[in-house]
Amino acid sequence: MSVVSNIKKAAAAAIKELYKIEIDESGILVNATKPEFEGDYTIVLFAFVKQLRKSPEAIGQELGAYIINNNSNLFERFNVIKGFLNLTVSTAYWTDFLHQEFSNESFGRSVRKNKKVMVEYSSPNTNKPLHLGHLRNNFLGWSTAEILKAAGNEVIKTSIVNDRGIHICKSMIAWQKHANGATPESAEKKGDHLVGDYYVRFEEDLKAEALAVYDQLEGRELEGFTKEEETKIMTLVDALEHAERSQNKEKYTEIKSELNEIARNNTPIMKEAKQLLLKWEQGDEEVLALWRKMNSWVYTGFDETYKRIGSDFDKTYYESDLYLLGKDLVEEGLQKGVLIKKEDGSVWIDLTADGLDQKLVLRRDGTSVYITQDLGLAQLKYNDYQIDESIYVVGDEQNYHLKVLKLIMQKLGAPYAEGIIHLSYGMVELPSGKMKSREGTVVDADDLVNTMIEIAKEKTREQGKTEGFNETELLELYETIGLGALKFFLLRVDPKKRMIFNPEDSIELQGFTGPFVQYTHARIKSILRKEQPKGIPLSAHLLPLEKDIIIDLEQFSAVISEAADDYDPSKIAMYVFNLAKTFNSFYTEHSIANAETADKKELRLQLAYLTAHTIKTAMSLLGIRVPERM
RNA sequence: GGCCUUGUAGUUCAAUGGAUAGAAUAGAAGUUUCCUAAACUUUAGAUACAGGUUCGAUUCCUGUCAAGGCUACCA
Repeated sequence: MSVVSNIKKAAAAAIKELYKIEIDESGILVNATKPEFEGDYTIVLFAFVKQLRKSPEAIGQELGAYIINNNSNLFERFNVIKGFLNLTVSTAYWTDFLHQEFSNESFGRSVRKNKKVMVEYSSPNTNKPLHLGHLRNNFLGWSTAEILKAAGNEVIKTSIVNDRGIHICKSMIAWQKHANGATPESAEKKGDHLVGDYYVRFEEDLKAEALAVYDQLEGRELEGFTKEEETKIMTLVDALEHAERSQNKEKYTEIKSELNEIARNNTPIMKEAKQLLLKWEQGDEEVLALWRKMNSWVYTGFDETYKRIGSDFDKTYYESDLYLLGKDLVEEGLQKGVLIKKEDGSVWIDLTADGLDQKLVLRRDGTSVYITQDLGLAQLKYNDYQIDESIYVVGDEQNYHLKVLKLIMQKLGAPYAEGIIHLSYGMVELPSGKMKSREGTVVDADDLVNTMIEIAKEKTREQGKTEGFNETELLELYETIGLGALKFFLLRVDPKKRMIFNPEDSIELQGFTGPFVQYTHARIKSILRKEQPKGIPLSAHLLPLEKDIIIDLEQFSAVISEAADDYDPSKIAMYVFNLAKTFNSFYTEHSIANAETADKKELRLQLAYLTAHTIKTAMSLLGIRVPERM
């Protein structure tokens, strides 16, 4: 049990004994003592004042004395300042802890059995390569899964591949028109990039055609439109002209973009793409063959990227297999009266009582929409694995969608509804603004990874500390450092906040970065290569800098639990950075190899040993490797 | 319009309602005959604004301002 929980337990017991009042341990606030006061941990007393009808000072003295007397193995001294009871943990406790744990291979990991959890992440579209946003998603999902494992959960990593839909058809059309049969081999290009090129090509063609159609709309040349569409367009054009005359700029842009959307949807090339999708759904062999071919190119490309960034999955679902799912759930919902069927045959759910709108769950022609599939998929996941929790690592733009999904499931009374959790993360933006694949302002994942590795290489060469490395070892080191910097950068901030990625500043190898932590590890290893701790018991004497490290180390397990409870890898990143910093301060001040006495040397070797191991474990939870030398 | 996020040093990020708001980076000043200076030490610098709740508010509530997202019979 951790020191902090021991303190809470001791305080609760003391209050019960002294005042005959039961206080829940979770209501006791224990903080690290501020450096300007004496002590290791502090109990905040104000919360008890009202209930106990005593001054904070009196409570502190009584509580402190009782706790010390009844836990003499754990605490040495106490003092009370204002409303704060500062406790000093006994040195013997710290040294015993270190001696017991320093060689524990699974230090920090929880042994108890917990829940069965599925983490869904990555979930790419197969019409373009992965970009920076996918990287955040992948790192976050992978790391959260590993953290959950370390906290004692059984975890299934899964990815939903969006391999079907209009976006794929776009790439297919452009490839047919322009590629002259090009393949990844003939073009000497990764398959996902090749397919992505044709997606961009499609958008270019579409843009050009849309311009012409837009002019027609504005000129009210409306051949080929239905009466209904015609009326709508006429109304819009009227409104547009009105907005222009009255110089209502905002309204003008709004209507213009609406008309533009209509224009895009009515271009010949867009109609071709829709036609292709229809053929796909009808099972047209020729279309399916092209679809399979292009998708397989993309998968090969993705696999390469995943392998490089260290992402993996236990189970992959393909949307083409499950886009028809969910209809039976809709039927069930209708029977239960949770869903409503309108006269035109479309099915809706009314969420106005929950502060949301009405939401369509089935089209009037009986076909699925996005949410229908997701209902079906949620059911499928449960059927396949009987999971307690299903975590969706999905961008915050889909907050509404995920909220609706959970609500519908709750209303349907699905046993797994409460376990649906949206791990929502903010978009990654560039200093110039949002990334848009339509406009080609995306940071490509493969490019970025290559750049990071290149920078790591330059920096490492500058440092000139790699004597004796062979070519393979060098390449591995560059990858370890480059990817470490990138992953750490993307994981060190609170997932739910959107972040700005500045290609220049972000690629930093000093300070609060992966390489800083990696460097600390390499330094320790360099010492341990020459000498290992013997494992003999330690005498109870600690310098402040030595104690600081042990205090940090002791918190590792609690930090893992906290990160798991919050689904927040940034907690691990901050922890491991802090640990490295604490160790570095110690390292420059005191010598390990030339310690004052043999006892001191043994203590410091055990300290170094456990620190290195903890750094390695914590970084592995972030998906970051640590080098033996750098 | 409605709903949801987010506003903290020049910049990028911390801080379960608790002591003098922490880091990193950029700035200034230092540390290398001694285990790796990708390090360490010192220094200066911030809670958008206005109210409220209370012993105490960056944190909770209300309003204002600012940034972003969602509000498709697209996925």
